[in-house]
Amino acid sequence: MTRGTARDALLSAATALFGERGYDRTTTRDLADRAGVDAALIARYFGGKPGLYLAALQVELGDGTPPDLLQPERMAGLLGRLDARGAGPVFQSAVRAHDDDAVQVAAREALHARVVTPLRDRFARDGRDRPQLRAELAAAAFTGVVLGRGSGAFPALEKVPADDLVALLTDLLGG
Amino acid sequence: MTRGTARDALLSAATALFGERGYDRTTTRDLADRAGVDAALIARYFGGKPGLYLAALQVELGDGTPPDLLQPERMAGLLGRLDARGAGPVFQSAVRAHDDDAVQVAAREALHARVVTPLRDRFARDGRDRPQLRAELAAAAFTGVVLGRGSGAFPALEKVPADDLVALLTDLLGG
DNA sequence: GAGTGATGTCATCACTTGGTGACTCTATCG
DNA sequence: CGATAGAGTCACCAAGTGATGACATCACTC
Repeated sequence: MTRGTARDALLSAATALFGERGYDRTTTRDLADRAGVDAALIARYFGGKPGLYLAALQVELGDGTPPDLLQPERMAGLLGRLDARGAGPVFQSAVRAHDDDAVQVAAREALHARVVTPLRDRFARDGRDRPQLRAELAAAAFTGVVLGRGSGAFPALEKVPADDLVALLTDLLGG
Repeated sequence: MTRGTARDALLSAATALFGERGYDRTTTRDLADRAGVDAALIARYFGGKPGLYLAALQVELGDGTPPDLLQPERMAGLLGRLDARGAGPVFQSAVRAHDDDAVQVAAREALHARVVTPLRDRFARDGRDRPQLRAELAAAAFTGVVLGRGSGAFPALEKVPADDLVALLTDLLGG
């Protein structure tokens, strides 16, 4: 390992592994192995496993508020990333609490900022009733589909191409 | 603890705790404490933690094929039970793999038998295209909503009364 | 080239978890 | 009574996990 890159290697490994397996199922040793680095460096550089996750999340959130899910390009882009890299702690936080509180809170906030709030604003603009509830309902349903697509429990759902799924989901969530 | 009831106590504790926390997050010591029993008895009576889960699942599955989710009474009944007792490994299997393979397989099978297949049959009867895919999509979306309702990530979704939710979901999944 | 601080390595700790085997206790039967 | 089998208790193990602190090594400055 070249000198001084352990920090970056850990951040990359964190993005990849937390995305694939979620937070709880990723161990510090897994992260260190993937990064090609000693596990003790996680504590040194990030204070511990939660700190590493939070730092990796910050890296990923850079851009401002994204468009809402009902815009097909947004949905397609998101589905593509999720299929490629796994859903990760952000979506998993919608469905099950994480071991670490700070991680859980950060993941929830990211989910709201990037999925729920844009949807709520759209529903409100369109004059739908109970826009917050509808946005949360749509986000929860979307989460179920996204996670279900990677869980092995739904063969047909896993086989369907991403663009077919975009059409089905836009229809489902927009109605 | 009265003599000879440890087995039953463990089965009750298993139904309750696996329902509340899911399989992975329930430890054998939790189960034994809840049952008021020594943890070693799990191994003696059920061969181990997976065996206890499978036995508890058998107890719960007794009845035959239930009606499909789009029948409001079925949806209301299911939501009521899930709100009261937690979603449990069956729904969690839709969204994330369990540690134990046998548990994962059994939970998936229960999910298909009790949710996916009835929906698929209904969609097929109604002449919808791709009934299997639509059934899996609806089951995954429903799972997201059910788990999201208990995750703490969706305040509005958690506050909405069950009957309102039945209407919203029937509308969402039936369209 | 000696000192200094950042960087990386290693052995090890404390704790959790599922599991095992030897033991005790009790009830029943001869 | 005394033997036996079933039920329950207890101490312990092995693996895995996150974390820590002592030590080594390198880059850079004076």
